[in-house]
Amino acid sequence: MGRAPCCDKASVKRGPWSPEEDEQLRSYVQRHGIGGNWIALPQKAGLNRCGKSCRLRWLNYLRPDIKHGGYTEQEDQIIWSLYSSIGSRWSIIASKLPGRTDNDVKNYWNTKLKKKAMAAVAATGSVAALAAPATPLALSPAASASSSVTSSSSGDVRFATYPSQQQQHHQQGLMRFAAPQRTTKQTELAPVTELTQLDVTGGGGAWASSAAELEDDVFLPGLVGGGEQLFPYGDFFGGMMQDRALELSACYFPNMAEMWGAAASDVKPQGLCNTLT
DNA sequence: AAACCTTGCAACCGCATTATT
DNA sequence: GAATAATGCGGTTGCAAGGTT
Repeated sequence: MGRAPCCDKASVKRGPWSPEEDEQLRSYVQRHGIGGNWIALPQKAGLNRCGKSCRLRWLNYLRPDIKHGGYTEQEDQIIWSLYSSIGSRWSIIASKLPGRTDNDVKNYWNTKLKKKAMAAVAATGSVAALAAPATPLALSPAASASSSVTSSSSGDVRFATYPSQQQQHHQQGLMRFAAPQRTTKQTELAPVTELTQLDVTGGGGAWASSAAELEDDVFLPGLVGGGEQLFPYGDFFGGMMQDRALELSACYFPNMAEMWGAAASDVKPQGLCNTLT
């Protein structure tokens, strides 16, 4: 089925927003709200913009509770741990960082945090420096109860060491079983009906479905490029993940089944562990 | 001083999902 | 239930600003 464009690209303004446009949009939304219809909003607000563009501008820039820049170490750790756990689900990750948008978190990861992780690896041969906070974090009892995370039987995620038949040595891997499918592009993914093993050495997105797809990720191959030299057993997803990132992930998603549910349905769980926020 | 390179980030694009008719 | 419209998301691009040669 074809799809009509959301607006006539030839007749609407594109590119950077002017301060006047920002003010127009801001004042309109503050007076009337978005009214549940972004497509109609530009006309009502007197803006010669695509509704989609207005929505993006509001959500990523004009919203009053937006924070820009100045990421804290804690935020770094949260992004890092959640990225390691659920991959590039930026909206979910951003939902755990008050005031941050998915676009902002994504940009921050791509431009800074990824390099920070690489630098940590280059300097120490490990990501432990990134994983270990300068000051201890106050984790909730739920977060500390990692045993409940690793022992649930369905909709679960865990990190483990397992033997690689191809390479004849142990690798750290992300295992996911009986979990809901990713909602986007799910036609590209085989249904997860049983224990699924993903080779982190190959690239390590939790959602990768093939070796070719794994190779697309430029971060993890670089990060794990040293193989066992850089990441002997338990150093990367084993050491860092089990000790810190998984704990952090568990804090934000104490019920891992809920996390997978959120990943699958885009329902953002509220009221989970807030001790890091 | 000019040219080139790198970085950061706003904005766009295409697709999947959800809601509505 | 099908068709269509609207929304949300993740990947990518374009460009300005700053840095380097």
